[in-house]
Amino acid sequence: MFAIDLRERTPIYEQLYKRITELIIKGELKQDDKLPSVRELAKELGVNPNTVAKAFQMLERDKVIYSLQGRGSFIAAVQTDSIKERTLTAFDAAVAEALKAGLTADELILHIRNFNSKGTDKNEKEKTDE
Amino acid sequence: MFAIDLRERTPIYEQLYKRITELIIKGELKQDDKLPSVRELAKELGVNPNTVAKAFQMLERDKVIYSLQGRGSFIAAVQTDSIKERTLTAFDAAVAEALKAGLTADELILHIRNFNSKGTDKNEKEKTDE
DNA sequence: TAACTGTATTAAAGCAGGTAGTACAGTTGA
DNA sequence: TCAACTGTACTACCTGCTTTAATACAGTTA
Repeated sequence: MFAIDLRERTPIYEQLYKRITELIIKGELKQDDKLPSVRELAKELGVNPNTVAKAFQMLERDKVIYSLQGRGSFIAAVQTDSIKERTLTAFDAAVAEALKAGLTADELILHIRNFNSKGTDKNEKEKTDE
Repeated sequence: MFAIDLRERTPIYEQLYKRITELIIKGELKQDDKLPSVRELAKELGVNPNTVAKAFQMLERDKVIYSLQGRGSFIAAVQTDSIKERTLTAFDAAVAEALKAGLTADELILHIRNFNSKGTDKNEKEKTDE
């Protein structure tokens, strides 16, 4: 469920951060659901507990989860909008880069439309096999 | 003209790579134009010659420039398409991220349209003051 | 030939990501 | 009460990447 890719160049804690927000958006994690403990999840992923703790602390800073010492970490009041907003900020940067590289807004839009037709199937499948 | 931001978290050689492709796309650098020498540009930017050389070597690897030992580095046959293609690959990743985070293609497209109306003026101004 | 060019090499410093181990404080349930 | 869990904090260390530094070598140019 929380699977990440250790061969990726992006930091593990960032992948975990994104993965958990994804699960919330998809509805697989709901408000007040309990997350695995730092140590348990670290063992499951084969990474260091500190790395998981770092992801959890970032998620708590952004009010995506709340952590209670001695009890565990839980999904906060689901704020889909703020998650989307943060994502959109990252997306903005990518758009800016593309425009500077000479691509037009129309080219980007066309690309998104093509992308969408390819990506939908994969999203559907992902719901079952994890 | 080749200004970069030393406070950025992205590597200097990457910034320089992008900057030069930008200048080509904008038409400010044309085929067979001579680039500043590695040492000269390094002095201008206040960075190490090795860092500039690294950027130049990446640009040569991607056929954006060609370098002649003893002579200098020059803009290659301008292949706007391949530059755009590389940029589009990076853009794809950003789109995939956004879709996974629950944003819809329509939301992204709407965002690009708004973004465009904001960004155009800045692009126009940039041509003169560097 | 002097002064420029790109290129290559080695060494060192700085930083971020990740691991490892330990410790402390709060909670839970037997 | 107490063992076993929880999050949190801290130090130390390793690794890889980025950058700097100092040379050195080979080709070009005036």
